[in-house]
Amino acid sequence: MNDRKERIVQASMQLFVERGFHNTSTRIIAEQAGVSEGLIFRHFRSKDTLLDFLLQQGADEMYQAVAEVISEHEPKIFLSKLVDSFFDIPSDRLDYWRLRSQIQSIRTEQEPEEWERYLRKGVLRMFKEMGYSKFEHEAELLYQSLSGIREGIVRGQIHEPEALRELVKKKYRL
Amino acid sequence: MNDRKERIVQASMQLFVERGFHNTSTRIIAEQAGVSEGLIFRHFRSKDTLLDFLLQQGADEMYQAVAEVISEHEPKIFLSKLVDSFFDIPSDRLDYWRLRSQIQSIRTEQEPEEWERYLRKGVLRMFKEMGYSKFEHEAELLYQSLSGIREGIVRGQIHEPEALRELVKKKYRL
DNA sequence: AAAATTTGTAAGTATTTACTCACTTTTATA
DNA sequence: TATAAAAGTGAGTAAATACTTACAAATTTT
Repeated sequence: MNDRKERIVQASMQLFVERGFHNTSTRIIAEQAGVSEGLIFRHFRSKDTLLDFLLQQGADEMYQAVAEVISEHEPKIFLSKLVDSFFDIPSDRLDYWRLRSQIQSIRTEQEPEEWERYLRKGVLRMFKEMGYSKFEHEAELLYQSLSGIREGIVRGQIHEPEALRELVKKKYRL
Repeated sequence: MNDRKERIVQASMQLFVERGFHNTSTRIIAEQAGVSEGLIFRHFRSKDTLLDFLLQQGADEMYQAVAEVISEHEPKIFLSKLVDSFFDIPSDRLDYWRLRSQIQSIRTEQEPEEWERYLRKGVLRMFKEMGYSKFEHEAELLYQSLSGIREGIVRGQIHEPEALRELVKKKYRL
């Protein structure tokens, strides 16, 4: 990607996360990126398009991360990888999650993304294969719990993630 | 509370949740509430003050709800009430949570509120009393999991909350 | 190296924004 | 009932907003 375009992307991601999308002007993005304001609109048609780009970029990365989990067919290993994928968040992906949780409350397109639907289906299948009677609810519970933990990690609220990870795995004998 | 003030409060809560705080103008709030724009600033010094009022109002309610849980000293009953408090969200409090999760990503005052610290301390004590060896992590895990579930409920993502509630209680033999 | 395309800028612009102010109407108080 | 205070209005205003446009520099293609 173009040098200056990349600077716009990074600056806007940082600012959207720190100050909120609607509270971040294109003027200040340009300032932070060290480019002219007009350039933003050359590379991205509008401020909304820029936001879409950031979200898409993050979603693409998630798709890859999820593929790694889904490729596993042994239930216990699948679930172990699943748990890890919620605990191990690369630092550059932290901002994606922060942006996402901010946007979700504004844009009501709360439809889960494709990678998320895949992942949930996978979890469901694994609990079924492991012979859990209420596998649907078990799957939902684990997924939602992990989501809460990820939210906690992203917000820096969890002091000892490793201990928590172990505890989760232990509960499911992973 | 004054009739018209109340209308401003309700309209702004609805709009902030639907469209986001920064994307909601005082003009549109006044329109929705059926009052003049100036009146907003007679009752609340600024748009930010109005937001603070909404958050404080919700926090006050939460404080009461938490008091009900904390007053219980028998660990199992405490935890049962705790779980219920995450699952039973009065419809008028749904918006508070929606607003809160939106604001949290913008205002970085991510310090947990007083009622939340109390509640977490209570959970910790109960797990300790019940003789869990890793009671700190158990408490954190349950709390974070319940937070994730609440987020799911608030977003309308959970299909069978009752089944989920039972499952959670069963896991802790409540 | 000429032509064409892409990348970049600076100075706009129309609209929207949160908020004020001078004023009237309603309500509470003496 | 007279007076004071509170509640309410509507027309402002200065500043900020997302986006445009006319033009220049750099890069690519022919």
